Amino acid sequence: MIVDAAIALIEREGADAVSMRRIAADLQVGAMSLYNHVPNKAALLEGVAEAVLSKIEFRDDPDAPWRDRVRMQAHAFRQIAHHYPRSTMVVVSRQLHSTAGLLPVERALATLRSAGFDGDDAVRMLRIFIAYIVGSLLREVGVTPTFAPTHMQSVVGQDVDPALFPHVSELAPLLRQCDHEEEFEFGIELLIQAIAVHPRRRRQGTV
Amino acid sequence: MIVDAAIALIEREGADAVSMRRIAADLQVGAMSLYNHVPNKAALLEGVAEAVLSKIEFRDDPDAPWRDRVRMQAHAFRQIAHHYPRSTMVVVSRQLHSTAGLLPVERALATLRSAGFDGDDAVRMLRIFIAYIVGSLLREVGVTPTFAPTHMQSVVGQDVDPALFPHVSELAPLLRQCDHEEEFEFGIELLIQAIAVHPRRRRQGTV
DNA sequence: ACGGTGACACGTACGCTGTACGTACGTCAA
DNA sequence: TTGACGTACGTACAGCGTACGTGTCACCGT
Repeated sequence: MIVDAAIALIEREGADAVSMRRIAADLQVGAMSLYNHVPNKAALLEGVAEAVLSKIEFRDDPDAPWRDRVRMQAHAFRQIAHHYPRSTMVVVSRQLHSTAGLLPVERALATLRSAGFDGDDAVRMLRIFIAYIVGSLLREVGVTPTFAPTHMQSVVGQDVDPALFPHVSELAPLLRQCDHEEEFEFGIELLIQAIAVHPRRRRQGTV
Repeated sequence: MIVDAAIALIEREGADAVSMRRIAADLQVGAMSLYNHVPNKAALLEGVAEAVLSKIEFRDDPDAPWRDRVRMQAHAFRQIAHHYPRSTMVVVSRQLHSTAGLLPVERALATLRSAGFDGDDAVRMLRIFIAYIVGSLLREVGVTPTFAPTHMQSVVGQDVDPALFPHVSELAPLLRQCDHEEEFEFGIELLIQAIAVHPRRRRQGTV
């Protein structure tokens, strides 16, 4: 309940607006009453991260081809990030100390094992996917603090010196805009293709 | 000078320890004196991000094969993150509003163009690499807040239920440890290989 | 030599933060 | 009835970012 209020506040006014007094006020309660349910603010944010992570809905069919499964898992991950953009920032900025993130890991490992990877490679591939997904989401929600589409507009404006940065200057229009959905999928497909051609150590169905 | 003190403080005691008064004390100066050089704390952290980014040393030979160049650029990126682990957290957590990050972008775009990609694909590939690198570094430095190697040890301890998480449980030893250097390179090689086989729209040297 | 001007350091003060501590009120068990 | 316990609340303290005013210099045009 109290972490729900925290999430709502973060989405409404940003992570900087989070304070114990503010959350307590939203719950029509005294600030110190929160400490009957949460040991401290850090633990509360931990709870936020855990809650957001646990909201991921995996609908991938365990019997589907592994390519489809990782696609769907990646999208499930991205979807909650899209649903809680500003909370996503606190999720990825925080080292998880709970088991909340284990379900996604379990599903992903199962998928990769079914793709024929041995444990060593499955863990490797998993880490690569997570890195890519987290990095992508970080960029996407980084645009979000104000939800202003102006993030790169000011940086990669017309004021870049074409002599110093010829490529940046030439590609400025492309750098300025970004179809996040499309680019995310492009990267996922590239990664899937990359690991699909990776040699397996064990003989097993490559699907 | 003042951002140097901030960086030093961040590396010494973590990003949470940063306060205007604390930095001022380190500089043997009054807290308000800082505001003669910096408009506010947010701008100071922006300066930190800019400074760290600008410390990247690119030594890749512009005439070398593009594969070698992206490898070296990725490692250059990772190296400063390794040198300023806790500052890296504030760099990636922050949306850049300066031109400090443009030099890496310029170098990377030049490399990708020399690999034969048209502008559109070069930007795509760049974003994928950045996402992977940022995601990887985030995980690496996420271990760092205390520099304790125990980060996953507690989470993926022996207490995971093998019935609920069979794969996680089985691969726990592999999940618990991580040769960051080796895994980072593995991912970079995978990405390089992936984009190397990607069809080019323009005819140009694939090297 | 003189007054002006701007850069800079500093102290004080305000409203905010997290949270330690003491207190008060409800509901159940003995 | 009497305790114990869970929860809510108020007060208080140290620390935060920073707005504002003041003081001290070095410098420059006259």
